[in-house]
Amino acid sequence: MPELPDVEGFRRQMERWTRGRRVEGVRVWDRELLRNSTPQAVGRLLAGKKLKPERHGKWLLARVRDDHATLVLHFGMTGLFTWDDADSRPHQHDRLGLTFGDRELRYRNMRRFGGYWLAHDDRELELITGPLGPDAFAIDEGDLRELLEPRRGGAKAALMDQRLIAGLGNLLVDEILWRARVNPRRDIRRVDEKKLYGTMRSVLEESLEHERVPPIEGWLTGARDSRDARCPRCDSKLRKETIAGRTTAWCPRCQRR
DNA sequence: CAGGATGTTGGGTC
DNA sequence: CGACCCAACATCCT
Repeated sequence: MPELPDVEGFRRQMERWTRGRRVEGVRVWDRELLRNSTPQAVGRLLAGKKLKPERHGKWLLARVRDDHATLVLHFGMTGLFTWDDADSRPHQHDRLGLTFGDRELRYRNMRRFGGYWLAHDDRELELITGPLGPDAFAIDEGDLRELLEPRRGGAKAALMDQRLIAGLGNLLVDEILWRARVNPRRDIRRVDEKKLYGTMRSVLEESLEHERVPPIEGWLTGARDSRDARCPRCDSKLRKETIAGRTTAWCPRCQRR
């Protein structure tokens, strides 16, 4: 699941569920996914604190109120949150629980990519996330132009690069390129930046409403996984190849190089 | 059984 | 240094 819209959905959930409440307990069910600290240290740092969830790209940053610390979460490919009775039996893939009274925010992650970290300040936070470009939903058209200006190589690889722009993943990038009619291998310098920006905004705005890249009619994402996958615009057979290391779907008719 | 899955990193190569 | 490629990570599903 987790690309920018999914993680924004998780951020909203966390906000809605925990707003005004203080962490009472921390339960680390998967010691290995706590990547840089100990359960005791996390417990000590979070106990009695309120959390303010922020998002940068695909990273969820749970800021600890009245402290400089942050609980950092990455959802990998299979992460999500649940909000359960604290005394219910955790799911097999629940890796972390934050209790708030009789309820518990649970971080679940089946494949165990990603994980969670404790950052004591923003310097540590940057070491954890690595270099990130600005959030894809926060930039304006001029920002995008400046970011892409020095970049060369394929359009897909450029948009996927979190150091350049944070938050766009495989489905989003394919969706944006398909809507903008840009071949994923097209040199980024030959892409109409204005059109790319407008398309990115639309795809992000609509995806944010669904809190995911919606696999619905009229979207590439709604077509790409079917057996005889066809372009929702022109009905050509979609192509699939590995580009920039990921399975890429595009329409050979709409998206010329 | 083989292959693939919405993510990131680290190692090479050119 | 930048761009590209690949393998690896862990687990489940088709």
